[in-house]
Amino acid sequence: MREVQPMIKGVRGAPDILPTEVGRWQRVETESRRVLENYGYHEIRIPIFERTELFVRGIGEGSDIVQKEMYTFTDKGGESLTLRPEATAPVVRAVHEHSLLSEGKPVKVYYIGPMFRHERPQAGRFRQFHQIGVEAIGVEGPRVDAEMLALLVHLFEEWGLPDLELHLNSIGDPSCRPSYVERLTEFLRSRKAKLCRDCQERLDRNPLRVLDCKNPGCRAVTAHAPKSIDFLCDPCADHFRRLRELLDALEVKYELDPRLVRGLDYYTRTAFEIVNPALGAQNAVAGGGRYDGLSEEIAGKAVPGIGFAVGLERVVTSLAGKGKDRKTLGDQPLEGVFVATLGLEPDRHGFLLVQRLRRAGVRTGLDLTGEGDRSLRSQLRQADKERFRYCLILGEDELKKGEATLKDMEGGGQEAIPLGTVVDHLTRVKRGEHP
RNA sequence: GUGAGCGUAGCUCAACGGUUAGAGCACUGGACUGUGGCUCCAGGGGUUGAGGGUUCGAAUCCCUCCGUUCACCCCA
Repeated sequence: MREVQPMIKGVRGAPDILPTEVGRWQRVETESRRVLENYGYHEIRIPIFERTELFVRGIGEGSDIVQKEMYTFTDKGGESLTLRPEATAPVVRAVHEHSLLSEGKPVKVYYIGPMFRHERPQAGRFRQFHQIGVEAIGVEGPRVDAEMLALLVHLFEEWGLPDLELHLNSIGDPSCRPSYVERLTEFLRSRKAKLCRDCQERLDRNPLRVLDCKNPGCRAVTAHAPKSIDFLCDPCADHFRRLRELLDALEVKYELDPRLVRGLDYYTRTAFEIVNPALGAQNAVAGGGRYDGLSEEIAGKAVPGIGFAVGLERVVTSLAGKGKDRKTLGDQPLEGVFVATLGLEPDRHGFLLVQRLRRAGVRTGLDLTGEGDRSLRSQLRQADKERFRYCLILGEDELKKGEATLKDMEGGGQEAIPLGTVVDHLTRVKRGEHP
């Protein structure tokens, strides 16, 4: 006797997006594409895996992503490859590899696709997740920053999420950040006893991280900690001041957030996040900033850049709480025709008729479980459930007379029409020429 | 990687340690042998996550594993 095979299940943290929910995803994606193109961004498609070295150098050796979250494997040639945990480094790589900057600056691109991080899943966090990301590479001035933030806010408005918070900060650059970090460390060290155990460790490893600790005790301490924007060097301070002027002029609303930090070394100056406080522990729906040091790291050329990434799962769950996004089957408009057949002979005709209707561009349904031997009742029920506007009934009676019965599923009325005119009739209905 | 909660039908959930593990929704059929939505009736569907233990008897108590959820960590 053969043993029953156990069911093969999906991989942890890699959820399926089912047909019932995929409509919302498609809506977000198409709306995004339109807005992004209006701002002068073009899509770029990069591989979902890269040489491991790209991420190690790009994201930083010491980062959590590189240290413990990458899906890394050795391919048959012995080379170490990694499923992309983020796409900024690959995009910067591609921009340099294909010399796109020679076509003019900045290079403005966006991408939509899956990312992979080996983390423990929880609300809003997955091992395979999806991002829409935007990068503008090659220009240093604050206008790019302002345009990008206006775009980011615009996207959220377009999706129907206008109330989320935009947090903004400037974390300086290599010429001024070290002295700030020094002052911050000094400040925290004198209050070390009041910090949580994690933060006491962070104090040595990455003092900036203490600022965004959730522990109430730590927050009380850091509430009066020195702020990075008070320690910016002149060029950084000027950049930030001009950015804020531009944002005010554009009427982009934001909140200055001195706790907002980016852990990685290549981040410079502008840092920002979109937060949905209703979301739970993982409440950053989008995040980004300037990375003027990144190109140097992965291509050996100092080229400024700025970008952000939006977490699509987090956008979609933010949307799910909103009534206006409800797109249940029942709200969908009635459209097309269901061909119901009664008997083997009518079913043969019906099967061919369905194909002709579909080729003519009409949304058409039929029963696939039988061959005209299913009850009319159940076929009508299927037509109703699948939201067809009409049901074309083809039985022995009709076939003998060379007709078909066209039933209006909305009003309930029905009429006999000659079989030969069915396709023509329904394409005219579709074009709105005929009720 | 750490901690806590939860695993019963496709889904949402019942069942004081005690007959054959139930209900609603969904699905299929019928009432209406060729007319949907509403109503009523019937039917199919379960290794109670898996394995072990305690007991006369376990969905229920204990242990291990697995899965899942939330949180820490970190981030989209």
